[in-house]
Amino acid sequence: MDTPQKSITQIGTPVSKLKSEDSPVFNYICNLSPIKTLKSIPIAQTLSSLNFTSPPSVFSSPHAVSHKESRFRSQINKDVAASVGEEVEEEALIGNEPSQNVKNDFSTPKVSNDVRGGGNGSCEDGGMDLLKICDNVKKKSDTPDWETLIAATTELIYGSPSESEAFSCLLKRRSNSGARVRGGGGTMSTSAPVSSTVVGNNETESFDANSILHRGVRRRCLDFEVPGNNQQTLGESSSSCVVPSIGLHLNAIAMSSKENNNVPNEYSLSGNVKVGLQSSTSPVLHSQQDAVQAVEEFPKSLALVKMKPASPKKKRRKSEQSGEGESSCKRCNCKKSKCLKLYCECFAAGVYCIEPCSCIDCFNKPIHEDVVLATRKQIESRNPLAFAPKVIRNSDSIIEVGDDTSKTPASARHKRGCNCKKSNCLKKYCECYQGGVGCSINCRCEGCKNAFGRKDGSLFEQDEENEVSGKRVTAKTQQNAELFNPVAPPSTPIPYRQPLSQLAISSNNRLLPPVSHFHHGASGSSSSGIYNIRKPDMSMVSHSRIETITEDIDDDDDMPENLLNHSPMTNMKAVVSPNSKRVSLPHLDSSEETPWRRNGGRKLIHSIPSFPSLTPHH
DNA sequence: GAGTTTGAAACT
DNA sequence: CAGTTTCAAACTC
Repeated sequence: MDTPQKSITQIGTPVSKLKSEDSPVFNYICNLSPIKTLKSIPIAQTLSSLNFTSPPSVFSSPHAVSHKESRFRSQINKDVAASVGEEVEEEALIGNEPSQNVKNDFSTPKVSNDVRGGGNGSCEDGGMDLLKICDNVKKKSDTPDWETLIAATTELIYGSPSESEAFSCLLKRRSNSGARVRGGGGTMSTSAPVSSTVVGNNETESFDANSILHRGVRRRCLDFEVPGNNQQTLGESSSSCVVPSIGLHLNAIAMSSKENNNVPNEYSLSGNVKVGLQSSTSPVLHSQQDAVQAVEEFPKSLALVKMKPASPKKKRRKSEQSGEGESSCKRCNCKKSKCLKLYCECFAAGVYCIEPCSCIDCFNKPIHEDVVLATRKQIESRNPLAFAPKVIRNSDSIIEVGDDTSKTPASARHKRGCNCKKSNCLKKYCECYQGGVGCSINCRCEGCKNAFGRKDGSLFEQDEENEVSGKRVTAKTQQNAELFNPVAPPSTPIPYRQPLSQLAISSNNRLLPPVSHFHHGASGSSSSGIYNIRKPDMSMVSHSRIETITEDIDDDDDMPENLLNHSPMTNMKAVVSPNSKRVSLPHLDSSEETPWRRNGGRKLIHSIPSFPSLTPHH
């Protein structure tokens, strides 16, 4: 397992060549290694923290993540404090000594410029911290080539000028405007008092602690785990949009914001920025990832405009058509499940149902928090991965082959695979297709024609459509694909919006590489938990990006850090069958026909404890 | 908008 | 673990 230092070195080395080495920002950035850092997080601790049933434990012992972050924060404190001053210092403290800093962190209104939405659970995400810091540095240090530095750094991160450009632009824009994205109420607007950093002034200490903790371990479902804490303010979320992957994240935000501010919840994203940049309960920048993701999400978010469709269906479709895919608001129409089963998209996504939902007898609301948590726990006990992202990504596939980024995203696969019989995996009935990924050997589908990649490993070919199982796969179907991913031509389905989190799966599949990891956002399916462990607050941010970056940085890992380091599944990468699109479990790798597969991929999950479960594993 | 189809989730 | 039922999304008309 890589040590944080290693990652730092990796990232920092190249950057160190820059002339701006002495820049606080430079140092700060160089030392940022969110990805690596997170990887090293002991799973046990992570799981522990995830245990929503036992919030106390969480507070009692800050997990590794906290430490990691602490380190990170420390660095910030050291390197940036000088330039940024107390403003940064406070943030640095967050990770260091949660218990001690809780008060300082949230109870002290004095902090200015703090991007943190923390207390009120604003939607801001950590990414803003970096921006903010940079901003501050720029102001105070007057570094002439600040922008250059940023550009260089971001390029490093992104791996390409074009990618980094977006980031740089964002930074510039921010610095130029001088505006601070603040959390107040999760709005991106600067309407909130700039000086208010901690929105959660009124928050209880426990909440603060929790917030801190969350900063260290960000997961989508995190909010669930701390009933009574930051959720104390739970109320019906006024917000309407929740990115799937963020899970209760936003809900938490809503709750928090409710208590702390009157700022309208706007996860509703009237602007992309809101989504991408503020969608987090934790304002603290955890890493470059955050920043990167924030940037990445930026464009995507644009599309995310809160709307109140007349009906759930319309809303849903609208979002889908807009290309938002699952990254758009979750809403359900549950009638019998009380929104307490995985049938419910909201519940499955780890988010509370909100106004736009048309569910009946819904229990998936803050007021029924206990029920929700209990149910979640139960479900997780049955299937630890129940709330895990359905699509996993293969880092191996990340290796791009050529410039064709429009090809099938072999890099991602549905964790369990589908079982389609009639849809030919060409409709959203198919989870693989829905997730924007190709089918794999994990799938038991019949007549697979998945436009994102067929089970047999063949790439999608329009000409072949007609041949599949004699079923009529017509242009209409093709249209479906387009609808799914407006951005990509039917013939070249891109996992443009893959499920937020995707586990890396080794794949030899020829479908592999084409996809540029920098492109997709994660609109995919719901994500859950573990991914958020890394950056729960980045809810609206694309996890894909994070993973991608991670992969780029560290070739050692095929798996998302969370899984990689936190679970037995870590070995999955090594378990790749020749055909291998299939994700094998660590201990199952020896056999091709894993239980997982035999079961249709359902029950096998039980044997995969690795996935950070919200449920206490004691 | 109502009804149908589909396949995941849940149950037996 | 396989088969069946339930469920709600996806889809069609």
